[in-house]
Amino acid sequence: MELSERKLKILQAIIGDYVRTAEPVGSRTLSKKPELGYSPATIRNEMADLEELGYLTHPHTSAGRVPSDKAYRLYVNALMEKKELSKEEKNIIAERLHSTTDEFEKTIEHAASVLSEITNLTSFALTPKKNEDVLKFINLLPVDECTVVLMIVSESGKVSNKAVHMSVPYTEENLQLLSKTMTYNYKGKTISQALTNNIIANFETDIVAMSGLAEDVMPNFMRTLEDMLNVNLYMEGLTNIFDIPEYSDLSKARSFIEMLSQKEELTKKLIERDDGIIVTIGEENSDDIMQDCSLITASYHVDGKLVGKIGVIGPTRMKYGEVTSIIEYLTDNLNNTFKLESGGNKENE
Amino acid sequence: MELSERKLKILQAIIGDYVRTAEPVGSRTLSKKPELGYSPATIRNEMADLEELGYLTHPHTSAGRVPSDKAYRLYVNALMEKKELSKEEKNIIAERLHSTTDEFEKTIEHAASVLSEITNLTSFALTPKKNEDVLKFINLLPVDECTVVLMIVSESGKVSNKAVHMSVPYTEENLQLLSKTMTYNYKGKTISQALTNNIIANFETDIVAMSGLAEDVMPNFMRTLEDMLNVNLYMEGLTNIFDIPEYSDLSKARSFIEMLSQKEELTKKLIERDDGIIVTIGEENSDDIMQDCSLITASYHVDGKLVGKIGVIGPTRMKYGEVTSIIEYLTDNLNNTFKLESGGNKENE
DNA sequence: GTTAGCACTCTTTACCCTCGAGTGCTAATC
DNA sequence: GATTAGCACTCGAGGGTAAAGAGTGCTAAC
Repeated sequence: MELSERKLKILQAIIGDYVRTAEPVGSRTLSKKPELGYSPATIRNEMADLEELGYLTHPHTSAGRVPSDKAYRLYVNALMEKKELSKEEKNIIAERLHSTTDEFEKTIEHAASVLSEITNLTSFALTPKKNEDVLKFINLLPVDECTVVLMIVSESGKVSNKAVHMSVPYTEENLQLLSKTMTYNYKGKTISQALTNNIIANFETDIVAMSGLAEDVMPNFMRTLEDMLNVNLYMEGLTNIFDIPEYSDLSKARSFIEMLSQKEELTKKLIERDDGIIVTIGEENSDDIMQDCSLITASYHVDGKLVGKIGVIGPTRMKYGEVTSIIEYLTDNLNNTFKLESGGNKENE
Repeated sequence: MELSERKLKILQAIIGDYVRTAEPVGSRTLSKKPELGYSPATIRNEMADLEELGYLTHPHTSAGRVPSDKAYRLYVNALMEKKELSKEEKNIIAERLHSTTDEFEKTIEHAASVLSEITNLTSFALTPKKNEDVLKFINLLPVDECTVVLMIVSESGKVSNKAVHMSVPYTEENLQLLSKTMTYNYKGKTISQALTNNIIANFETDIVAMSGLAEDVMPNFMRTLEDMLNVNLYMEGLTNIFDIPEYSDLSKARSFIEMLSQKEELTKKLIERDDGIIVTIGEENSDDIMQDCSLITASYHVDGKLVGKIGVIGPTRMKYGEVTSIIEYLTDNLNNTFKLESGGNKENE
């Protein structure tokens, strides 16, 4: 069912109010708004419809309405207005990004920090692998009865080794077969491509026959890739969460912080996200503990090549329009910075 | 005034009880203990004395007594009994440290994580600079009217540059003088030595004459040293704080986490601490926001040379005996690990 | 189709009361 | 003289009740 013009207007007003106040919004409050010249009763009727359609919920009988994830999704897709940043905001961003010396990592760190300050949310940034290295071949070498060495070689000549303890016996034949299959599947892929789940899925169907072997090897393979990728995760404004009424409950704040403390998992989740500005709202997030968070990420580029990620995480009740505008401006700015600065001297080991 | 045997016994009992329960402990509770065969009234008299002497406090009139920082200090110095670790605990530690591949950084990370798990506190670990590099000379080169380049050269041949914007005009003469003074002061010092405050203090008195210059240069110098030092700070069990009754107050938990989020400052604080097992209790911590935390740190060694730090932070009400024993065992274990493993293959860029 | 009116629901807040734990002091006891 | 029993007093935690306030849903009127 298409929503009528009036329903959309009411929904938009509810979202706007709720995002601002964090209080369920009632019919009386809405009818007072000049752009909504209806009586509370009319609005109540519409709200009841919207609730039936799944756009609103009701904390309890005598409370106002609260937008659902579905409502936020509609809002982000269609209703939301992007906010033009004020001159001061633009200045703050530009200044903070360029005040720094020309160290790449520091610039990213500052970007995350300015992002969290302006949005009052928790921000993070993922630095890119400096050169997106491509896998060349994968080898498994027998060491003793229950140990093999996993060797990964990249086009750029980087070699990584890892000893793997096998829980099942193996034959050299099997080992070679697995090496070949892995090489066949991963050769030519970049490390970050190899790290995204979908490739693994395809791959695992290929080698059902020797899955016992693969189960020992694959986790180690993935971990070694992570080490090779060597991205850094910066996080800023972690304690902003305490200013958000939804998290005034200790146990909620706790699980939020607990989630963000798991850096490896978070990193993987961020790497897997598509490029461009991506908004995932509440239950759209695959992760259980993110069910009442929204995540907005964007990718930024260095030398035109695609790579790093930056974004914020906060309650589903967030200023989507404002935050996406800020992130857009910020990533544009980052992209320009890393384009002009032709060969910035990064510190080297 | 020396405390009588009996006062010490009572104080010890109060600390023991309070550490366990987090509740102010009253005279009746104490008199029930078999080792304290006195009536509540007697104990009350002793407690009043101990309060007058500053070892106990009183949340309110009708509450039991709570040990003060001074009491904890006495306890740590004299009363506390080190706890022999159980076999299981030893096993857990050993297993977790050695289960890992032989990557150095991972081992440290695991050490921090096992420490936080066993103590139920927040733990951290500082990895050492791989080789303790010694400063060779410092140079300041004029670039334009308001910019100079700071150059730091170490014995091992590492060179770091940093552009510094000057807020006051300078002459080449002054610049050379400053370079020489800095070189004179820092030559032969290790980077971590140079980073400790006391050296800076000495130094700044030397060059009062051109302090305008130094004020621009020094912060950049310190920051560059930090980059050169390149230690990593690992932190684990941040959310353990939520299990501690003292921090069931949101604003307290917040400031605790806020403090630990400032990684640079924390790192500097840890570097500055003396070696060996160091306990600082509550107000003994210089930092305002640490006034009701205790910090226990220990240093561990690689190849016999001194270097990294590991420790825990928690409320002043902590099991000092147990925690110090655990940290002691853990660092012993680390020291042995890094001694035996003659030339462990660390991942190289 | 819209609105006014009204009964009803539910949460929040304040307030009061009681209970229990613990103290400090004084007087009696060992 | 040190120790203990007794007692009045204080303070906080917990529970229950009542009133206030916000908002709904439904019905009937416009």
